[in-house]
Amino acid sequence: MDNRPVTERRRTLGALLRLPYEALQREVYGGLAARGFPEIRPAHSAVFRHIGPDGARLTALAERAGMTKQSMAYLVDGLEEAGHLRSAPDPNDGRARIVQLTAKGDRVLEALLDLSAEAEARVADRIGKRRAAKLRRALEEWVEAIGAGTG
Amino acid sequence: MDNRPVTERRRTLGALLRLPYEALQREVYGGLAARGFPEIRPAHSAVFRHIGPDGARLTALAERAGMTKQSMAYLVDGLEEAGHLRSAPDPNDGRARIVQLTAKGDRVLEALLDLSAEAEARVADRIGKRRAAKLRRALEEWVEAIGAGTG
DNA sequence: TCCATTCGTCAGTCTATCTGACGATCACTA
DNA sequence: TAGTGATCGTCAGATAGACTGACGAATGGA
Repeated sequence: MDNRPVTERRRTLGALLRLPYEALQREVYGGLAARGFPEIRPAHSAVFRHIGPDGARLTALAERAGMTKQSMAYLVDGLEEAGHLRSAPDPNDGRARIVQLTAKGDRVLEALLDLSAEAEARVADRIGKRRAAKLRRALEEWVEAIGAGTG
Repeated sequence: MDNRPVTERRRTLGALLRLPYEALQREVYGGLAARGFPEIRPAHSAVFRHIGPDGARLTALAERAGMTKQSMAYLVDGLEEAGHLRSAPDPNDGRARIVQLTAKGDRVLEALLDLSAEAEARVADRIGKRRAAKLRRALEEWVEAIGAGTG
């Protein structure tokens, strides 16, 4: 009798996205740790992805990342404590706080982009340059169709 | 000056996997809730994906899912309480417990696969049948190259 | 000048993972 | 066959990362 779990027969598209995604995360955050930033966890990417060179308000970061300001504050506090961010009161709005990358934070962002590019190059090596390019284009079109922000 | 966050210029492959994955999850688990199973959360898929028609030991489930037995026990307990699983002592091993899907659990698994297939069909509608097929093949090859289990 | 809105924080909750320790049981071997 | 080391599942506790609700301070428009 066939007692294999159903998903061994044909993987769902969800699994086909999840498994590479998790592998990619291990590569990128492992690489970040190897480069001297073991404190950076996947959740922190929400900050690095959305902050921009001139910094941003906490609320703006939260909105761009699609999460509550409380959750974003939790991430920002950790990064600030580790010296990746600095924050200062907004001179134009006494309620607000402008969060910015420090030089150390800049290096993390750079490493993050480097490691992502390297990982993508390794994918191209494994499945072929043409196929990898098609994969990227298909995903870009899908994301476009979803109409997603950067999450 | 250009103050856009870096990731608005070119998305990393990670983001290109994550955004569709999250969209897919919303569709699938939203659909599951609409079909009368609002208690099923994404983490539970680790159980449904790996259990198989004859059931499995807790430890086997944990190992297949790549998590600790304590974590798997947490998921299994929730599903058992909700009537999706039943568990019985293993007649061949006094230490072990065999976990199995109930009829209700079978319906969830069926719905999960249905909804995944529907979501995949919608992707094909949006980005084109050919491109969707290429996307699936590229991802399958990538997963193969990783040598991943089903996670 | 008032009042509704917005900004960030405090407090508490929940989910989903982890580690460490442990009693019960099994399976092998001396 | 008795002893012992490995394995099964559970207990207890910690942590990350998200949430909701409430709130004081500051803003800005009527």
